Amino acid sequence: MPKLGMEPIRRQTLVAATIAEIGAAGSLEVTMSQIARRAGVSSALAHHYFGSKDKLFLAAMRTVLTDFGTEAREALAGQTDPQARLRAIVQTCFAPASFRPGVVAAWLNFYVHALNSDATLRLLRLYRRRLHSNLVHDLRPLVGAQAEEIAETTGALIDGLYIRQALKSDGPLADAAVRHVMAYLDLAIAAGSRA
Amino acid sequence: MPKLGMEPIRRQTLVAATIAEIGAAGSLEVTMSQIARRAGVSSALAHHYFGSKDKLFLAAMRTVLTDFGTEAREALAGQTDPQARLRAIVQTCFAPASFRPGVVAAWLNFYVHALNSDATLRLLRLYRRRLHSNLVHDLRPLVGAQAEEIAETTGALIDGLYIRQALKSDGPLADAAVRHVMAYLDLAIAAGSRA
DNA sequence: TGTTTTATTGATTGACGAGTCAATTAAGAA
DNA sequence: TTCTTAATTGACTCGTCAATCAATAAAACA
Repeated sequence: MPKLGMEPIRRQTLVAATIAEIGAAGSLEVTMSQIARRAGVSSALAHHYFGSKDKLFLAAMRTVLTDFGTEAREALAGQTDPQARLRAIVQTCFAPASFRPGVVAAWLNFYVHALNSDATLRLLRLYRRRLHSNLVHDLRPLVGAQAEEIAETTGALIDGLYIRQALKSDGPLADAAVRHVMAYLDLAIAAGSRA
Repeated sequence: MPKLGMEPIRRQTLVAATIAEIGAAGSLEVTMSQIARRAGVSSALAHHYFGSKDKLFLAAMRTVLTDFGTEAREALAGQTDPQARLRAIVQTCFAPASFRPGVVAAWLNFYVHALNSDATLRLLRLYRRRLHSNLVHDLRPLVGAQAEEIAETTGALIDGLYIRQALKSDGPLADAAVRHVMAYLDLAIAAGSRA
């Protein structure tokens, strides 16, 4: 019983189902059928709209990154004080929307998948560049030339906390993660402004 | 033409081939045949000695971790000054033997695989506990109660630098990685001893 | 010498899964 | 009403791959 204008709805549903399924499985080894079943459609339809599993995965990753970007932009809106902005960036990284077990697991799997897929790698680099330049932008007034180095370390630290979160059995430790990163930033900024 | 006492040799060869193949593929989606071919034997032999693909993967991971542990022990032998020991630990993490693209890729894939395999997860936790307690042991005399927290952050930072290394296109940036971690440790120790 | 044990493989099985396709349904256009 | 077009699926094809097995070859042993 075809209702018209289904395409965008189906795409969204399928992408959401993909993320959920990957998150639940903890692996990219999920079948189109599983994903389609979770989305409540046939596997043929998933192929119809996305063409291939790879393209569906790519769309899913794009969504994860876009969601994150949106959230970051909102958190930064209006903030002008560099320290406050830095805190907002870090908090966004560990905000519930992105820092749920399922999403983290999916994220991690995409991260590894970038070893094999140029398109995925490009997407990932894009996100990383954005985070990096945000950090540098707000670090510069505080520590000058050291901004690059500190941003680099901060980025790596955030990635590390993510990967650890994925393997944590107990609940989300977002607060602890934010504390770790902010503690590092405070140290680095104090040392940087003293110099 | 069976020569006796082949078992340990075949096991070693197959494990090495597994790591190499996973590293080259950047994924756990490698077939037993590929691995066996690289090892110069039939896939049936791989099954004969390891029973299943999962068990072979597990053995490979065990080897990666064991190699790392050995190297760490050697680097620490004789060192008594806490600062020097900390540096030795960090350097080991990024030493050529463990920090080659292939090995890092394999490591990363095992890391993610721990989401699905309890046995893998246990192995990983073991390694992590060891690194953590090594760090704490040498941080304690320098910063007292803050040792736990700093060790935690250091561990996450190392993981983050690993995951980033895996996706770096250019050559190994071991020196830069060591610098990042040591810079953080110097900051944290200075602040900790001041307190 | 014949028998057992270890090493080894080619061929086969059985399952599973991506992608294709022809067929069906209904909404809108002519 | 008739035609076109979007939505949707069940059934099918074609590969691939883990795992098994029966067979072979050569040590060691009796």
